[in-house]
Amino acid sequence: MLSQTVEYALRAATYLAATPEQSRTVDQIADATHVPVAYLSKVLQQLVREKMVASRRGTGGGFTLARPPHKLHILEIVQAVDPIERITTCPLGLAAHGKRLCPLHRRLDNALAEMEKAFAASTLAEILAEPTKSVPLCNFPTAATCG
Amino acid sequence: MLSQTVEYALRAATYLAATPEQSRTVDQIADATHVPVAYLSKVLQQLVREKMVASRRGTGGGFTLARPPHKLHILEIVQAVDPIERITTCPLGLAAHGKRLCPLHRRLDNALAEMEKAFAASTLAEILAEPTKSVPLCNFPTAATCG
DNA sequence: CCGTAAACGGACATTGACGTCCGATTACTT
DNA sequence: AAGTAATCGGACGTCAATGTCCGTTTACGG
Repeated sequence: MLSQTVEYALRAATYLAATPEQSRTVDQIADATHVPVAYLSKVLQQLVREKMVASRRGTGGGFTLARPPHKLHILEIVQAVDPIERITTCPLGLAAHGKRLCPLHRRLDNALAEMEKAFAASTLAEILAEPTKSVPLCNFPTAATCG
Repeated sequence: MLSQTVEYALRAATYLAATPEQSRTVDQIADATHVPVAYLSKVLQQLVREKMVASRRGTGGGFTLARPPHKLHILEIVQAVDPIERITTCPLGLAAHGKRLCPLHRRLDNALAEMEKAFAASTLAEILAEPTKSVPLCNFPTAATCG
């Protein structure tokens, strides 16, 4: 349902959001989020292209959030990496149906709209601020790890 | 987001629901729903295994809904064919987090729960009963086709 | 200016979703 | 009994998502 890539992107973004300003290398992020390093690198590059993450090469380089955590919704990250495709026209390809969806596809699209809404409602800051016994992800620099 | 297979299964089920009792062959269903015949055959077999569709071989055979349309939710069909996998434990694989999800995954799972809810709320009968200018799918036996 | 630390980019490997093909099986009709 | 109409099941083909590898580029520090 939700792709691995989305899961990875969100973990990385959440990790970065936990210590904004702080620059983190792919290896650090991969360790903390349990994502395959090489693949994570690709995912981060996507986020860089979409201007949500900033990168610096060379010694002391790494990745940082390009915006403060309260200005980054989950939805944006999802859309950057594996967009939710709304149903805008009849998937049967019949132009005759025009823009009006049949009851089946209307319901499917409504469900997708709910998803978007749910994702748009949370910012990274909000996720980190939530009082809970389970720190977002694990092995967070700010957290006493798990357990 | 939603797999092709789900899309196909729902089209087929909706088509069958439009004329309950009526037995339909794969070819008929494929024509009406614009789904690749051979693949549709596989999808229907999944629905048969899950007891949502009944099949008969040989002359005059084909597929029918195994239940009246008002007793088949969209959700059941989705689950039969490409289940929505709820997040029940920390995807990072750390047992220490136990059953409690971190704020990030709690939100993701909530979104999935919304999906389930949306899908559970519609039966095939309801979809067919909805007054609309766009008949479900197209080329329906009961419909004056599209346009 | 050289070595080292990092991201970047492209090529390749693997796997599962999607799709095709065809023989085997079941059932109806004459 | 033979022919025909249909599903069933397994083997295979294709492609995009996922994941790996490595050389190239950029930047910092001595």
